[in-house]
Amino acid sequence: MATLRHSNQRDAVLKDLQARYDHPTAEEVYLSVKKDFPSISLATVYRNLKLLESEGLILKITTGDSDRFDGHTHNHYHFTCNQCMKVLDVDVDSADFCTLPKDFDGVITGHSLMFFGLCSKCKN
Amino acid sequence: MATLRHSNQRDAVLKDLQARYDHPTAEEVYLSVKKDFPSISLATVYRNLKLLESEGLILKITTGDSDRFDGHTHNHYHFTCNQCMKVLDVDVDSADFCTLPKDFDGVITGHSLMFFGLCSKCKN
DNA sequence: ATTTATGCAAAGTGTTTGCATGTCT
DNA sequence: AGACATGCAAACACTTTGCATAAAT
Repeated sequence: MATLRHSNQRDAVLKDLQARYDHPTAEEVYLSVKKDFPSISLATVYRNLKLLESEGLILKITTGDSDRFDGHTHNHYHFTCNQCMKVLDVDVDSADFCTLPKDFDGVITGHSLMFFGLCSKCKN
Repeated sequence: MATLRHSNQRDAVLKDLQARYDHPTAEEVYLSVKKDFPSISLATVYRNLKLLESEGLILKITTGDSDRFDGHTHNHYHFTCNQCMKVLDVDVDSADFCTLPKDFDGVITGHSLMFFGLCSKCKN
């Protein structure tokens, strides 16, 4: 029953995400890992991203565009540029995140707050 | 240059969204509007959803799943059930939304806060 | 030896687009 | 008449899956 086995490809994907501070798409991770691992396939990257996310080792960021990934699981707050669609970290004191945009060098035109969990019907 | 013209299909899509308080996918809007408008196509629904959103008449809600739509533009806070993927409204005093989950009958296991706008590179 | 992981290509899903026809002003 | 909107089907982008082979335990 699916014991997690060691794989160089998975290591490479995780290392890549942990080494960078942008929020790459699956394709961008693929291109980056490919440099040290020319034979890796995009499907393997997708499989391992999903696996690593379910292990809680990385974060998937859902945007209107392609999904993006974050190797740093401690920061849950992000900023998406409507133009280039990049995702940036926003340093936030999570106890007081209502005041966060002060030291930020972009223009914030809106935000969305999403809660995840189980609704009253599904929680049982 | 693209003067907005009247169309019964567009009216039907907007009316449907304004009459309901769930957050349907494009397909769900399509199925619903189809009842009173058997000849409508899914492509037309997609085109009109996009149009209505750009007019600010409806809201698009991006989730990990299919996009969902909201005919009530005043409420920006939502809750997604991880199981059924439905989106529910969460009544929030937007001046103090840190305290919102109190009267909620589901289980909240996480949340995500997303800001939209232009980054320092794109804002010019 | 057994079972998981990989690479490739094919299939899948949700959404968008080209084009001829229909509809609005 | 002229421009926008529609319906259909084909195209699209992103992601997932089936299968045979390779690697890990």
